[in-house]
Amino acid sequence: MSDRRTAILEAAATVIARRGVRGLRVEELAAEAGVSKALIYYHFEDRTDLLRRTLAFVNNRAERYTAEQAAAGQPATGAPAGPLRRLEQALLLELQDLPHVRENSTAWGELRASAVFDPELRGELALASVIWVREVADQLGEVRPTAPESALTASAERLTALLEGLSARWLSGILTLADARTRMREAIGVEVAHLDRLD
Amino acid sequence: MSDRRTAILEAAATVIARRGVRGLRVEELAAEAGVSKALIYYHFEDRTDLLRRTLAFVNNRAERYTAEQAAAGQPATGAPAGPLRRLEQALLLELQDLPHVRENSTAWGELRASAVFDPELRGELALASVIWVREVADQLGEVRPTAPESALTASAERLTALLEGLSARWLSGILTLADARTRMREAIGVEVAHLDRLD
DNA sequence: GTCTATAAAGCGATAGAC
DNA sequence: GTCTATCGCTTTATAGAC
Repeated sequence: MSDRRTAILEAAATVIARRGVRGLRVEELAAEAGVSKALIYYHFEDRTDLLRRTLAFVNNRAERYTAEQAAAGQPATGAPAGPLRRLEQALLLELQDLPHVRENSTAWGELRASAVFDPELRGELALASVIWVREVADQLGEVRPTAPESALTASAERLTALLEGLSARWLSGILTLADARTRMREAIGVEVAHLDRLD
Repeated sequence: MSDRRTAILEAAATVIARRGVRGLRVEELAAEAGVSKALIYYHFEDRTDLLRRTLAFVNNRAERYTAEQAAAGQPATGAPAGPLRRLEQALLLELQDLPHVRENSTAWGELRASAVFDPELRGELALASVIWVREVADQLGEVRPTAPESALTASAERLTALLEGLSARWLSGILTLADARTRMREAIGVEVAHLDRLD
């Protein structure tokens, strides 16, 4: 993929995080990317095509930094560490007020919201969701290795849906970031305890 | 409030459910309501004012049918009944494929998503959210009367955020309605068990 | 591949009659 | 209160030069 194309996609994620999908103007995107409007139409079919590819791009980027995060084993500072801590970090990763994270969360939320009215976006969305649930279920499995697979998947679906709900509430100003993080942490505890009861 | 005004608000909810806030065109709204565009600007300041009032309208309508639902004590068919059943019904009310409910859920999701970029919508949103959390916390309190208030509120916040996440996933085609309902029911069980452990 | 210039359409909002 | 007509800006998308 050409550098220009990637630069445009990066800029698109930035503009969507700033204005929303509905507020994305090709002109503003062009300015953000430092190119002309026409070049955007050279690289992408139309506005919808651009949105679809931006969604894919955002997903890949999120997977990438989740993987990096997972790879960076925490060198331990006496903390409980281990799989539970890794799970917590993975889920709390999306609840941080860093430009990069906020951008990804906002763009994801916007594109998901758009998919309600634009079925063209759904394929990409479903794919990303499956990967994310799988990832969380695997990490839960490391926390409670004896729990049945179906219970792990159900827990993972609840936790990821909750994460999305909390993220939406944070970004729309209903909840503070601190509250959202607290609710997420509690939920992990509650779900792990639930898996214990199944054994 | 005039009939016309109400008719326009009802039509706005319908159009938002069909096209999203992003897709709402004043012209389409006028057609849906069976009035002229100009009349809409007579009754509402501008597009944003219309959206804000539609959000309030949708919230009131949701409260109304939640209350009706609660009032309709279930005459008992030998089922467990009682407060737990009432809580389940209240939370599952938003996860139903009825035109009316789908319209409300979609409109709520859209308006929340819009609030990320339009702070003018946030007041109405926060208010509705507080009422809803309070309602769920109260019902949880009837299920587990000895649980501390703070735990009830935290559980209620997790359940309502989860409901929103599940609803968003259903409407955007990530989850089937049946799966969303199952996850919601499980979560209620998990949260109630959690409250038990606190005692 | 990339730009400038412009066509073409969309859409919010208002004027003015009734 | 309600309508018809229209303004005028915004925005997507394309033509054509380099």
